[in-house]
Amino acid sequence: MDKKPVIALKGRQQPRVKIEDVARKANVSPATVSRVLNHPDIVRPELRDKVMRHINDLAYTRDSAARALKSGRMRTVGVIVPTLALGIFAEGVEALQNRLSESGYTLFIANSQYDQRREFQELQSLIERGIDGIVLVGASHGRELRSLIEQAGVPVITTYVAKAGGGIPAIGIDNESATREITEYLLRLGHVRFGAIANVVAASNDRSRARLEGIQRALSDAGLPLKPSQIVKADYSLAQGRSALRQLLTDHPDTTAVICTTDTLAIGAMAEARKMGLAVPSTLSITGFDDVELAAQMDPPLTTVSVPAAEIGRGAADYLINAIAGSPVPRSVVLPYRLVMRSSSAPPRSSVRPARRGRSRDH
Amino acid sequence: MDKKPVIALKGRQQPRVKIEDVARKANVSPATVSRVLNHPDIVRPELRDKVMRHINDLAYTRDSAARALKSGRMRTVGVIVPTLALGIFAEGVEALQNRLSESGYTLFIANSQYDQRREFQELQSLIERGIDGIVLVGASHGRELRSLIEQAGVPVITTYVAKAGGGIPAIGIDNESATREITEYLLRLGHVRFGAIANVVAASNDRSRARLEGIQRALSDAGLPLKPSQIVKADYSLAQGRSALRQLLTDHPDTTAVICTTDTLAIGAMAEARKMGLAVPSTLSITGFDDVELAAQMDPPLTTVSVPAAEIGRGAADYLINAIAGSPVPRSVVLPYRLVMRSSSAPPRSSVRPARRGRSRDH
DNA sequence: TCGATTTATGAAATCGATTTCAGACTTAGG
DNA sequence: CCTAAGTCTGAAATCGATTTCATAAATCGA
Repeated sequence: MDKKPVIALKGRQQPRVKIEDVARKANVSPATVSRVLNHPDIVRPELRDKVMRHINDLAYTRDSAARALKSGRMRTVGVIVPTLALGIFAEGVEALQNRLSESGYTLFIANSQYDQRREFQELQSLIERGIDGIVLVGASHGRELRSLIEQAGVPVITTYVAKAGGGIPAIGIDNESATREITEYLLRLGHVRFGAIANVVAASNDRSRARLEGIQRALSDAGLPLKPSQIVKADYSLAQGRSALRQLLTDHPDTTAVICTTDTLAIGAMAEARKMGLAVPSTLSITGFDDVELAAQMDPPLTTVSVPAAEIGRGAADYLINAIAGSPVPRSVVLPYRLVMRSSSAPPRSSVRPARRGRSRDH
Repeated sequence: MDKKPVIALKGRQQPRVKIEDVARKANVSPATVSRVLNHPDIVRPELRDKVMRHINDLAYTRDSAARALKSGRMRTVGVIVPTLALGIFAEGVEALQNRLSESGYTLFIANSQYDQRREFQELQSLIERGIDGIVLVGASHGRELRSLIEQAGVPVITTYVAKAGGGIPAIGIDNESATREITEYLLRLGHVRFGAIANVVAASNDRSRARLEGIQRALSDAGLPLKPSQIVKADYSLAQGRSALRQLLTDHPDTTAVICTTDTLAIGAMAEARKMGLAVPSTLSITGFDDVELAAQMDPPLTTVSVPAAEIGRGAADYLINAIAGSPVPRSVVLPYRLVMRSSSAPPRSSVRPARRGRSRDH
């Protein structure tokens, strides 16, 4: 921690330029300056231009605290994600911020590390900051949190899920249905011995839980319910994907298809399969979820589910902007996911092809 | 875009509880309530407890706009990153937010998409919001932006670089020195025919430019200056890494070592090398920069430079917290990077080992 | 040309919390 | 028992922009 010579910060800022200063310079009242900024159309053009010149000359910017105090609106939205380390959340936040920025909103960001207590605290802090709207991730939030939101009377939307409890609107995909489809696809290919790797360790990760349920349901429906030992629970990391695959194949060496609830786990599993000398997909089919950038570049490219993160972010922004303005808003928006069949999945080596059905694509 | 029935948002929030309401309930003056909240120690304990009870009963939270207006401090910091899609920035932002949150600060986030104009606009918007401090990335910022900062009198710190112009303090690593070291390491292994893949398309990406310069300088010093055709300029993406490698090997089929300015490009290059049937590292050595999670899991694992993103984020937070408080702060902090030698790099197939030198490790 | 409208501007109240200043009350000392 | 010092508390000013209300100027019709 190589520290260069320590200095004290130079003199504090000069007194801020106030609306009154501009008014005096321009020989008008503060009210007029305010009008020039907020309702330019009701000020005589020549006067407006004059005032504008002085505003620029003095590099005046209004004090948003004073503004917020008077108007009751902060023009600020907050988002709390579990973590930014996941590209899928980072992408959503980026899209959210871009859309908000276009509408003059600024975005507060916080992360919960999948911890509901932390999520609650961060939300509390954001609400104290007077945010006009809030974006959450997922459907599992404590009662406490919901009543805090209700009490504050702030519009909320929850993201990455198709529906949330407690009358909270949602925008996202139907995670369970997506894994159900991908599982059915593998069944159609002829697989009968499955394994699942799911990051369901964090209590608040309802997305992954829904994904796991989709797998289980599809297999139960097919008369091939998963035994507990066929499900390896993991945290979120590549390394865990590796060890999970190893464990799975130790317990069930004859597995032909492994369904992972995230691409990261799937990529870890593929790395481990390679190391173990198992050919993907001829010996082992592996699927992921999220369609991260790398998925398409793997060797073989990874079969996965593409999540429209940017659309989710934009949609959340639009929802809040409307809700804040008092416009009517949809209760929930279910976005289509996309099954991306690549070559990490194939029929098992020597399978008797079952009765075929057609299709499978967009949801 | 499957829309559910549209509804209007329920009745707007009940009138906010004010400090005066609490005061009335507790039979004290607003001043006392304020003191209970801000200087609890100067209020008689029993009275303080009584007021506290009423504060809780009414679930009073102070209006931060009013508070900020009077006190002139928002307890808010802003950060502008080029993009959140890069794990390295997401990680830094996350660490930044965590540290700020511990100190009662809230974080505004914005992204510039590597566009200086956008960066300026976002900064302007943040300054209007009254932020107490600002975190930027990299050293290339327009004069305009610097004077805006100066005028606003807001403490700034720039990140991921070792030094920034214009008296702006920095916290980060010496990018040029890092690639110089990695190039020298490849030279010591015996390589003489080099190629570089650099994401220097975005005008404001000074990090990558510094990295490229490090490569060039090391090779010039070794008497092997790169010809323009040995440098492929790319954008930031895996696919570009692939096509860049293909182009490089078309022009210079005898290349034995390819140095990339980011892991993403290197991973793309490795994927392409595999596809072209080139063995890494025996035929071709490839190196990256950033040490993303995947780097260690590649086959073969990628030689790269590890950037302490979390430390940078934390350090930036600490810097601003101190600067805002008026405490003395270091002008700049250079953090150590770490060369991570993995097996994507090795001596060229049939090289005459040159005179050996020792070491190479931490900076 | 004069009154009736319309339009543009300014004076002043307002948003809610903080803090200075002064006064009320308590305690200690003589 | 009375004054002096010390503690607490309340009244009121303040932060800076917005907006209502009123007034002055401009426009129009008769």
